Amino acid sequence: MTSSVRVRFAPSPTGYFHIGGARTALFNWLYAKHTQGTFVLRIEDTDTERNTKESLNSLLSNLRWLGLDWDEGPDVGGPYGPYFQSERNEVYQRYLEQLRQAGCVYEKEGAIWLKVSGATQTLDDLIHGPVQRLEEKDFVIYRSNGTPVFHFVNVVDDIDMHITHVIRGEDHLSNTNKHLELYRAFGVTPPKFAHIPLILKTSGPGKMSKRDSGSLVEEYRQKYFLPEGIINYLSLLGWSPKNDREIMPIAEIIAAFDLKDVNNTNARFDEKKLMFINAEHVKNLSPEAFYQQGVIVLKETGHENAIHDTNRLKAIFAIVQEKLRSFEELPHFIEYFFDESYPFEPEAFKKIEKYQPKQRLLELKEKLSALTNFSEENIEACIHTLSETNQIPTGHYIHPLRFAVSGRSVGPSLYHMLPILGQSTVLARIQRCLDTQLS
RNA sequence: GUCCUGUUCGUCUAGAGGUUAGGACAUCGGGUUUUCAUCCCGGCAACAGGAGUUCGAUUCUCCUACGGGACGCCA
Repeated sequence: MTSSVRVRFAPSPTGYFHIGGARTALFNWLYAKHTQGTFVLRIEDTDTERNTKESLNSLLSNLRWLGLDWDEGPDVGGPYGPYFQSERNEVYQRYLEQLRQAGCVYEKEGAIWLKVSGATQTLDDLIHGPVQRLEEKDFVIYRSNGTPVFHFVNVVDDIDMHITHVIRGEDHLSNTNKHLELYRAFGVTPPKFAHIPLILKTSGPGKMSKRDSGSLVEEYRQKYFLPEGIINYLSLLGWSPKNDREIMPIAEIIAAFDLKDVNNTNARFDEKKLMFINAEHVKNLSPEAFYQQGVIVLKETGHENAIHDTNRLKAIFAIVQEKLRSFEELPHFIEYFFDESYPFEPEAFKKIEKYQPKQRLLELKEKLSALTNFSEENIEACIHTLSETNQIPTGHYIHPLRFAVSGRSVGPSLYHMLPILGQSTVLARIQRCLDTQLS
């Protein structure tokens, strides 16, 4: 760490990790990386009724999956731990005692209340500018059951952990006055605040919530989205590098990110754009990275039979990468390379009927079987010759042939996929098509 | 209801006191004499409304409308 910036992400593990939380974590992480500061993860688990172990595991796991690693927090420790609020009671008692000594609190109906100043507080928000508001009523900081409430622990921990910048959702903007009252009571200069705009539902009113479809990080992980794609999309919700750049590697985002460029308007979540950005990242993957991920996806989706021949698989990936939008599509997209009993799709058949497919395939079968070197160039030359000799467009050969060898109307470049399948397989597939579809 | 906050194409955004208001997604159309979910080209599409300041405002100020948030012994 070469700067004194200390930021924190302070989630409450009460459900699955959602996009809004991921975006808040991301902005904190980006700012820490950009300033070479420290990113602290603090778990706000004081609500024993709603916190669950599963939620915590999901949170940590998905944060790591996204690559949002923390410098201090659960599992990694740090100088200001513990990082679970449920384990910090002594700290809170100590700070409460301080307020007692200062005469800032009183007890009423078993709970402990903070006396507010009665003065208008001005918050100099890094994103919204000066915000003035009066906190007029005293509020509870310790419940009658002896446990501290959010506002209190949040401020105490930020003080105790030396947080310099509080980057959180705009839904906390109104809470900040309570926090400012607490800082005043403690006699501590507040950190800088940056309230980032909220993410709204794709359609309809209100902010995005865990209940909305597409709102859980877990969903994208299960669909094999690339973490860097999600990070890239999320970074563009409320922030912009202001140079028309959109598809960026994470290093570029870190270098460009700054709180002063975060805007103050809520953004609507757009899954289509997320898809697009993910697809761009899939295309930009190195062959090695694509292979690694491809193998994982094939294994997890029950296609172990596809991964045995590494060289063949790499050849298939090479002609398929540019066509894929997400790894979720991979297994289905390449299935027929590994299965001689692939189905012939009726919709695909409809598209080739007009080309007199039986005749075309018989011609192709004869010419292709005569090739001594089943190369992409020779296949292409062969089809062109056929086309010229019979005065028939090449498409009339290509479409039925693709249908015959894959059962589909779409797929990777035909000239490139045939050599991978191999001459005998291609001829056998043409024959099967002739026998079962065109007899 | 009270308080806070915001308002550029359908969506994410750039922008400047005087611009043909730019880019991207989506969408529509065309092309790549091989499909397309790739690639290329093109079209459609925005400064919420009203006052004020100003030679001039979409850009600054105010009001209205609309949006979002907060008002718990939840976080």
